Order: sequence, then structure tokens, then C-alpha cells
Amino acid sequence: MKKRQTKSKKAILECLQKAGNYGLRADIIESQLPNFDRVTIYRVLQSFIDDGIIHKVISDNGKFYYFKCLKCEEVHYHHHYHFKCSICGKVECMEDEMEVKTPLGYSIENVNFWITGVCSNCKK
Amino acid sequence: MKKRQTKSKKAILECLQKAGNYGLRADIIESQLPNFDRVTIYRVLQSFIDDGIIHKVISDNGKFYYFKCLKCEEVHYHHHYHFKCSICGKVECMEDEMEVKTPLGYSIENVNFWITGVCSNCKK
DNA sequence: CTCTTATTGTAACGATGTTGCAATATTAAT
DNA sequence: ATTAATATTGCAACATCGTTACAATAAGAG
Ligand SMILES: [Mn+2]
Ligand SMILES: [Mn+2]
Ligand SMILES: [Zn+2]
Ligand SMILES: [Zn+2]
Repeated sequence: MKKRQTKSKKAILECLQKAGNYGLRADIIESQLPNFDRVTIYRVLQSFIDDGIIHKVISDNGKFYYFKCLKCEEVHYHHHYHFKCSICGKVECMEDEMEVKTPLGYSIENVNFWITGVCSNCKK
Repeated sequence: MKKRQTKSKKAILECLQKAGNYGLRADIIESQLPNFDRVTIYRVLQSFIDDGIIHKVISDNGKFYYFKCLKCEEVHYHHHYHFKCSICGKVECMEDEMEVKTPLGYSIENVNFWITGVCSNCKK
């Protein structure tokens, strides 16, 4: 029942932390850590999500990206969007809260906001 | 080169039109039209997207939903969100434009906004 | 009706993520 | 330090969703 500290957890968390507010796909993590099995990586990522220290976002082409939660120490609030630059390919966790107005009678449980475009680095 | 009118296109379009502003997954269309092959359905859907008469949205669990474009006759503008009710399971195309503020230097090409919650029908 | 070729069905493939299970490693207790 | 309990891992096999190759079929122009 009690969670254990392992090499894989440490290594995967380090990957995500190094990525900062940029997201990583499971296969990218896999290529950065060839010692660990694919399944282990998926399971560790899921356990991090359960612990609330990372969050997972679906991209518009059906692949998941994982982000280290940076500003979620106390409250866990994810009404922000994620931005993929179509030039450099990086996926960024954008801190700005998005305002969501649902019609009367609708209540929100969860959101997944994705924007594709060109980031400021790649804009010339 | 010239596109042709076929039974499959007609049937699939009818499915989507009957669904109104609710989205359908490919496998749902498949089950509604057992005469047509899975591959055909995917290909027809893609051709509709190319024609600009439907749009495709990724859900937060990695499955695509297809929507007949209702209010996109002239301009094709998709800065709206899609709402999945966790109770009835329906996925609705919400017409309201969402305001998106990107930081300076960022430009938007495309968006995919997904919200999960409870719809007004299921709210008691 | 005939011809061109867009469209379809079948089968096989690919990418991504999951599950079962035996082997291993972490942690706490002795 | 040794032992015991069990969380974690690796492997293999599976599941789902979507794509591709290619030969057969059928829409529609002439
Ligand atoms: Mn977060
Ligand atoms: Mn539309
Ligand atoms: Zn960029
Ligand atoms: Zn509902």
C-alpha cells in the first residue's frame, strides 16, 4: 500500500522537471531512459498523476503529454491551456487561467484546452 | 479527381446530420451502418473534413469525435469548445466562441477545447 | 454502353497504451 | 544484518484505434 522510492521514479521525475513547463510524451521519456521498460514508464507516470504531482494532456493528434505541476502546490487547478508550436514542436503549459462560460445548468468537472500555433521564439 | 456521390457518403452524412450538434465517434457510426467497412468510414470522414463540412475533435481520453458543421456555412471558425457529459455521455458542440488570449508573439493556427462535466439535462 | 478512375473491402500493418504474471527490489520489522 | 511482506518491475501478450497496399467495384462523363 505504501509507495516506494525507486530508481525509475527518480529518473522519470527528473526528466519531467528538466522539461520545466514543457510537456513530454511517454515515448520521449522512453528514449531518454532506455534502461526502463515502456510499461514501467506508463505505470510510474500514472502513479505521479494519482499523487497529483504531474498532469496529463491530450494533444490534438491523439497523443498524451505529461507535465510536471509547477504552480499547483496547494490547490490543483488546471483551467489553463497547452500550446504546441507547429515549428519547433515544443508543447508548453501556459499558466494563464482561461475563462470558461458554460450555459445555465452545465457544470464543469475537467478541461483539456489545446492550442496549436507559432510560439514567440519561432516567430520572426 | 472529381468527387463522386456514393451510398456510404450519403449514409454517413445522414448519421452526422441526425446527431445535430452532438458528435459521433467512428465506431458509433460503424455500429449504425454495419454494411460499410470500418476503413470506408474513416476515409469518408476524412474526405468530409477535407471538404470542410464536418470537423473532428479529440476527446480527453484520446478518441476522435466528428461533428457536422452547422454554423460554418461561410467562414470556418472553430474557436468553440466541446462538452462531454459524464452522466449521459453525449458530446455537444458548444456554439459560444471562446476568448483566447495568448502571450505577445504567439499566434494561433488551431484550437481543441474540451470540457467534461454534467449537462443541463442530467443536472437535477 | 463503354471507359476512366474514384471509391470500396479485405487484409495486414503501426502506434499507443494496457493487463497478467512471475521475478525483483524496497521498506519495515525482527 | 536478516527476514518477511509486498510494491514495483520486465516480459510477453493483448487491446484499441487508425492507416496503408492493392485488387475489385461502381459512379459518372462521353
Ligand atoms: Mn498542474
Ligand atoms: Mn464547425
Ligand atoms: Zn516554436
Ligand atoms: Zn448529460
